[in-house]
Amino acid sequence: MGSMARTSQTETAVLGALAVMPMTGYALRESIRDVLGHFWSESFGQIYPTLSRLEHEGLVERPDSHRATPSTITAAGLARLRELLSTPVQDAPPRNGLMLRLFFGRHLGPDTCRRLVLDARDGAERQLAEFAAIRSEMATDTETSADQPYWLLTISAGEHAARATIVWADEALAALEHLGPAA
Amino acid sequence: MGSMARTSQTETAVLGALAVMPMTGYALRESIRDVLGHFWSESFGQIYPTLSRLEHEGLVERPDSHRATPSTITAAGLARLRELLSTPVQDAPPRNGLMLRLFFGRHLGPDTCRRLVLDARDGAERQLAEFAAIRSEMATDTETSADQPYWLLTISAGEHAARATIVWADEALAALEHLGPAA
DNA sequence: TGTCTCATGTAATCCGTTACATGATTGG
DNA sequence: CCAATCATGTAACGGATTACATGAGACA
Repeated sequence: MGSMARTSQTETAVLGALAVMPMTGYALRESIRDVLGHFWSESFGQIYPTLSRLEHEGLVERPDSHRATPSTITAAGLARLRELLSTPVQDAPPRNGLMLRLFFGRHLGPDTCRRLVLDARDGAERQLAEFAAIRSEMATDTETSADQPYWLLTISAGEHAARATIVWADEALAALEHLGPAA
Repeated sequence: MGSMARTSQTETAVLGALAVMPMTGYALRESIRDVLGHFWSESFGQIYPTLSRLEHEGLVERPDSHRATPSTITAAGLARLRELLSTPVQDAPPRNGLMLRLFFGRHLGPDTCRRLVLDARDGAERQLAEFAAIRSEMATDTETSADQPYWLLTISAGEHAARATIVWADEALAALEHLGPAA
């Protein structure tokens, strides 16, 4: 088992999105932001080079290069996608700015910490609303794709996480009340 | 307002840790891994250069440089820490490898997806055990520091997130059962 | 005609990890 | 004395963002 982990996950995201439908690089970026936005992100600086590389390797095709033509995934591309998806999950090292601040919250004082927690709570609430919107959008969609059950899995994960954040935030706010105005 | 966001959060983590107690760079890395591990990480390649820079700016002091001496935070360092902590929270763009794979799970099949979800569930379970260990360790500690209430906030956040993952995983596993062995 | 959105790309840069090189201290 | 751990640093590299440059098409 030699070198089998050097692949960027950008490739996975791009191939996966193109497996849903052919798209231009621009549309790729938009749909990754709008659809995968709560758990993934890609920038133009990643997408375009990746796209040319994939085309060069015959994993995607663009009939009329240089023109604004959508790229289509090839059979080889689909095979590659399955390969990439089977790769062990690689998590980025954790870097949670909110928790970093709260951990050293003594130097910040309870009031500022409350503010931070409240902001996090608001964010989670907003996310829940977004998920609800996506769900209802999905429900009105007449055509049910074979992808749907899997997409729902990720939405559900987002909802659980957001609800957990809200519950935690309320507990945290209560705990911070007990600390008095300044440490 | 002008340029007020170019600071790496590494500085915050290092100053914050040194505000708890003086440490060598090596000990810094260990304690960041062990204590902040579930929401933060730093590598030697970040810590040592940061430490020299901080010393150069008079924010930390090391009495006997070049010797294995712990660095101590100065009054200026404490002021700087408060400043850094007040900085708006900057989240890294989301990149969740598990969700990426599940979203395109159709190409992977329900069985492999079940495996992924189960692994995530195990991870969450293991985290919960770690949190319990930390809590009991804290309880046996006779001296109660003023930091404790804030540290508990972050532990609680981790626990809520882990429990949410477990609940989600069980629902996801049930949903995946309904999909039959292969798509 | 002028502006907005769609579209493609490149270059500079930042942040951070990994691997490497080196050595002191400690305990068996 | 040898191995493991503690300790400090640097260099190479990689991945990703941001900003910049450019241009086509739509539409008002």
